Amino acid sequence: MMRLVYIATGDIALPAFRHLLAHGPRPLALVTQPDKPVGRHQVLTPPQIKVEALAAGIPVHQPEKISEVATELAALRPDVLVVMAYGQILRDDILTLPEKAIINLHASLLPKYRGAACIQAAIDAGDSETGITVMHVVRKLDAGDMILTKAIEIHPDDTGGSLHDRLAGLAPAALAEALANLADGTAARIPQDDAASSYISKLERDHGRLDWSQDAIALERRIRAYDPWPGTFTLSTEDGRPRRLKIFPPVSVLDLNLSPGEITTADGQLVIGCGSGALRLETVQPEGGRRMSAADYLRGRMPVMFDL
RNA sequence: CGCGGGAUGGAGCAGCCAGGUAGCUCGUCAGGCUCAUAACCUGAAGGUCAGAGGUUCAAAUCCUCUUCCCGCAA
Repeated sequence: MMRLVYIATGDIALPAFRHLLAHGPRPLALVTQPDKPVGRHQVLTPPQIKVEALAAGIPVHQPEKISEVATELAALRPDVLVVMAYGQILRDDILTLPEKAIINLHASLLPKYRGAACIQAAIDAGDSETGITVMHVVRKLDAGDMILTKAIEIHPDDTGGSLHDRLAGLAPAALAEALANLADGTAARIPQDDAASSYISKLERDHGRLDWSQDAIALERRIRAYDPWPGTFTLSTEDGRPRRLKIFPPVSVLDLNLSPGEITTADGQLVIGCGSGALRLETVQPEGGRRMSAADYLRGRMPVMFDL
């Protein structure tokens, strides 16, 4: 049986991890990020994968820097390191550690969308498909030779969240196949075309601010792509100070001519003009308030314009 | 004690700063108009103004405390 160590933090890595627990090879250890304070009350919260590993009796390491546990990992004499949504750059001391290979499951069809926000990027770009790539880990981020890819269709109503879950569900099969290929020596080694590559940097909350001078079609995609993280919002001025208004999918693209940021509320609908076309919003959340329907939002308010 | 917004009939809000009759847009119910309607007209029900204490002749409104919701930040 292959000796394997799993290195992961994000929930996208859960299905593949559970698959290993159920069907093997059983991970010798899990390396994951330290518990982080989460939410308004800063409650120290462990990654879900840590919880499940402990429940299954798998040893868990949570170093600030993974190099701190390089020696302990080496002592396990792993054949393979499997990395997925871990959140730290791996250096040579880790890359050279396994006997056979260190592989990464990445949620895009490489070489497109190397980096962190690859799922959102595929929806945002309007791609019709994305997938999971299993590749070797090298020093350069997400640039190693590919072993295999599994593609899935992106649905017109997919959000970052729904696509995340479907890609997570795709990972167990991709991992199992790659491990089998590595074990019997049939694993492919497909170099990435660096010229066709693109890099997506990490998303911050402020990246979700919508620019109403963009096309309605692009904005609709962004609203889906960024749900639930980092979310999208616009600013409206109330009481002389800017307020956030979060915007949630679904939104509908309309063929209407309005100025960018201009609001029309005919028939109780909330419609915003864009650079080209317009968007009808269904669900919003004003700063300080709960999430509500656009119709509820309009009752008792008279928004005129959203800031560009 | 990180910063800030909020709690007012079923929904969303105004009223608070300069205390004195509970208001708006909807929804609900009843009736009317109409071939008909989610449209229009008339009427009605529905609120201990988050909770507790304080000031006052009088508190949704001013003061103190508590609970809950939310946006940031991390």
